[in-house]
Amino acid sequence: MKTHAPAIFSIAPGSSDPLYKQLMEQIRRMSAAGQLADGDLLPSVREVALALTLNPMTVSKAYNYLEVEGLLRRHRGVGMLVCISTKSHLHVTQDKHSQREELLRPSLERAALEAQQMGMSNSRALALFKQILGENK
Amino acid sequence: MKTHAPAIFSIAPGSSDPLYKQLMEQIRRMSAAGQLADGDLLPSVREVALALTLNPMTVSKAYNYLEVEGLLRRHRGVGMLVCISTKSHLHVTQDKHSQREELLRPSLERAALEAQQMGMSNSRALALFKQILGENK
Amino acid sequence: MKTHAPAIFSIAPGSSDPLYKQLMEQIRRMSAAGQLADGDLLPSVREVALALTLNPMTVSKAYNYLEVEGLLRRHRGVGMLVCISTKSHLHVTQDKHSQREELLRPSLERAALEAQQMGMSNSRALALFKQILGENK
Amino acid sequence: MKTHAPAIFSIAPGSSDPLYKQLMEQIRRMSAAGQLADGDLLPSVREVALALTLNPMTVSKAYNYLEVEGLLRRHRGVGMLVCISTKSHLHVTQDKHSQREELLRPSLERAALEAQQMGMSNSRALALFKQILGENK
DNA sequence: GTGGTCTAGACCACA
DNA sequence: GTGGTCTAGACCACG
Repeated sequence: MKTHAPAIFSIAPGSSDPLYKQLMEQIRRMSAAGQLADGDLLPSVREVALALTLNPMTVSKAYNYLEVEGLLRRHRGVGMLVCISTKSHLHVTQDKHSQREELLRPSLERAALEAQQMGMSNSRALALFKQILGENK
Repeated sequence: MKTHAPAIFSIAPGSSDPLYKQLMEQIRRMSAAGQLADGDLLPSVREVALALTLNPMTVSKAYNYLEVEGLLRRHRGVGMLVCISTKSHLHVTQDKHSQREELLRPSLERAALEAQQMGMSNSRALALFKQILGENK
Repeated sequence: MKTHAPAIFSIAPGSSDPLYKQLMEQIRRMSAAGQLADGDLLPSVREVALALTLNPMTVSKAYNYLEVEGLLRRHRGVGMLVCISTKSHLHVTQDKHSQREELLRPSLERAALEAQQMGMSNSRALALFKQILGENK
Repeated sequence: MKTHAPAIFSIAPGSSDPLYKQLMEQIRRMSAAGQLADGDLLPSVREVALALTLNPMTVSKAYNYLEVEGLLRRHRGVGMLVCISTKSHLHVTQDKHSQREELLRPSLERAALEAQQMGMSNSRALALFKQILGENK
């Protein structure tokens, strides 16, 4: 078991997404990206709450849901550990790539629906996505 | 002033988005798609409420917010008119294509952020988007 | 009896005031200003409705209320006549100046209330009013 | 963040203005007067509704529109905060005095227009305004 | 016919 | 505790 991951989370105050969901998605993505590896110790609820000026209940809620989901494991007296290998939290066994695609798919499906409802051509939508991906590079 | 647009709205019963927001986004997209043109008369609050079995206040709420936004204009004793030309609700004058891109951009930016936070390559993200666009075709 | 007054009315499309009230207030003010004198023939409902693209009912409503009020008199087969002398429509007999002040008072009272609720000094409010009066000169 | 402002709102039962608009204007003026400062916590929807025997939705409507306007900010789980500093809801940065003048200007412009349409001299209009300001003192 | 306002009351999500 | 959403139903003002 390593010490806890150096990376800390962040929240977007402007977003309308609930805070606990922002945390959950962020942890899922960091896990999918390999930034959180199996066995890593997450920062404590208190730490995160202080750092992000959140209510500890909010952090706790995110951790709890992820524990139910199987991505995290509560280790008594220690904290929350990342738990990837033992039974993938997504379906069963997936290679890393398809796991990431599953996580990304909902956002892209929404964007695709919007584009098509606006009558935008697929090629224009793709071009715009390509451009945006480049901007953040 | 033309008679009201033949198109009627629809709501997704499964969506977690509030009904009035679904209506708002739909009207915005239909306007961006040219399905609602400047001066078009929207179906009356009661009509929409009946057709979608919603409460009239829910429809009215959507219309009101869009009026504040500048996309709709109240015509006394007549109904709500689409109001695009005078001072576009998005910046000032834009051609149709860039207007659509502005509407689509937030969703794609979100997706791009997620992809990059997961460490997914841009080409993979693009490929996935292309595939999803094709599915709905 | 003269021919009808040359001046025609106008409405402010942006105002939230009902159209018929805008007409009523305008006629009251033109009368107070002497632009409409006793016996003047008002333009017909149809004329006004055409000129301002209003529903004739709207114009008629204004005329009717003003008839009840005593400012106008319906003359069969002729039209609506201004009717000032016979019994002042405001209280009883007033000189022209106090009549105008009565008409202006409500707007100024509202403005005064707003100024004082905002904690603006009377002298500042007066200075602003003076400035605005000068602008339109 | 301070505790909520001690001042509570009031409505004029006789007014023909909708209740929610009365609330909105009052909050705008209290903000302009400095009685509501940036970061102040507004009384909760339920509090106001109880105190004024209004329906909570009526209060909520006022708060919502003011949020769209940028004067208020929703703080999750806490309530509505006054939000003046970041990008003032009126243009950008204004000193307190010019902000108040902007809020008062529409009422005075209306009064000025009425006075001039009636042919009242500017000095008479000013004198009347001065008198009315004195009455409420 | 149009939209607007308000109420009463229920239920939900979030912190 | 906070605000948000939605419904059902009544009443009003306007054109």
